[in-house]
Amino acid sequence: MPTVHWFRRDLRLADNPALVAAVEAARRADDAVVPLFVVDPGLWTAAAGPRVAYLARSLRALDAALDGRLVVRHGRPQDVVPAVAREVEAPTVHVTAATEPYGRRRDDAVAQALGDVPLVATGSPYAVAPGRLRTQQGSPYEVFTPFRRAWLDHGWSAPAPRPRSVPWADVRGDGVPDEPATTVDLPAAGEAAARRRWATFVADALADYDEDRDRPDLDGTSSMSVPLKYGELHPRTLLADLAGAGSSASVATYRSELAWREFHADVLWHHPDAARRSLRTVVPEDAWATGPAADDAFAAWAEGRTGYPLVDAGMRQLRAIGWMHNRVRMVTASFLVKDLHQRWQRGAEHFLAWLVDGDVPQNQLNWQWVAGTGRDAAPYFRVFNPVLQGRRFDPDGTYVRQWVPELRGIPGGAVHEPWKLPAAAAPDYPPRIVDHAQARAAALEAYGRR
DNA sequence: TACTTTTTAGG
DNA sequence: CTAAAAAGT
Repeated sequence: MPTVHWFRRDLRLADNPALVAAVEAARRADDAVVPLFVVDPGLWTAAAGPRVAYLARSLRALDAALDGRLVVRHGRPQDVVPAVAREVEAPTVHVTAATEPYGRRRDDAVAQALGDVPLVATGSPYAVAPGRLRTQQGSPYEVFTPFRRAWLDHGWSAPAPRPRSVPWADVRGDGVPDEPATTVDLPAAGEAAARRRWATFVADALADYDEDRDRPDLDGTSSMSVPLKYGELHPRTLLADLAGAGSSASVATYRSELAWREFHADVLWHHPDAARRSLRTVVPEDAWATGPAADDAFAAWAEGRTGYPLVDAGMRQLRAIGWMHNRVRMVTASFLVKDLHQRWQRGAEHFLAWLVDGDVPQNQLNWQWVAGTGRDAAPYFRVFNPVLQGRRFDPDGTYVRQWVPELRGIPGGAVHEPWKLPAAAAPDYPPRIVDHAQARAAALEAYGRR
């Protein structure tokens, strides 16, 4: 009687406690493990975006690591998981615990449909499970810094060993679905590729992370958002490697970035509606721009033709490779909310549609942070100046020229203010759609009468 | 994880 | 007068 391991947000074999539990149960029963992946209906549609294309690639890599035995079935989990369990007469089904509230409800439905077969949820996609940490008063953490302190004090378990010589069951599936067409140039997918990228980062860039992570013109970040989103790597693995990398400022900063990720998961766990609604109202509803002019401005932002080089470079990088440097995500998001006066939800939706690492907790709560609507957010009056940010973090203009071909003829940091140059310098680059100083003043005025 | 304006220190 | 620090948005 083989046990079932249901892969969900854990497309990996290493450091996977739920898989370890499934393998142990199978060994006790002297039987095999069924590696199951459920394709939700509606995921592979005509509108499938770069995330689904990447998921298909990652599934293909997982299938290869399993010698072609990955069992992919289409349908709702509450239908598919019990069907497979009945088919192979599994005594238990193992899965990594859900984190989002909607995930927990789905698990309830699966557990109920399984009847007598237990659904064993082991571990979490996070180093510390969302909802675990509480203040001394027993309330959820609302502020990052005390959360991080508690998170560091709490600690986490060591990486789980990768199961060796697993007897994978030979069960027929529907096969890994075809990769939907996408214009996005996707990164290499799969657990092995993620491990290689991480090892390269630790060896080459971690020492300078504190200094270089805000520089979109350098390869100073780890690009782990994608593997973390799909569970190709577990944050515990990264934390264990960081512990072995000393105690420099760079290591502490990287660990702190992981803490932000866990904080956002924790906040969403406690406030499920934060995925859609502002946690705080900072400006009156009637202050947001709406109508055809706002729609035009949004399109200019989304397509990277605002006339602000750093904003346009970021938005074009997003469309080209499904990823944007974090510093530029903050600048472009600030521009939509505080220069174009549009609700963060609209921008978050666009990011989710294009980002390969698009993750509801991270995307929505980082947008709330920029918009100033989060619990522990940047104050609304903290407005990013796209020119100053460009001069500071892309001093030679390399990043802008990489993504905005119309500006390639302008050398150095002057590329951040093309309007100060003769019109012939960049004839094809669009003029500014708003004046930043005026737009900023208008945003602060709206904030003042909230 | 901003930026601008005002105030103050220092030569 | 300049630059740094502080205050305010």
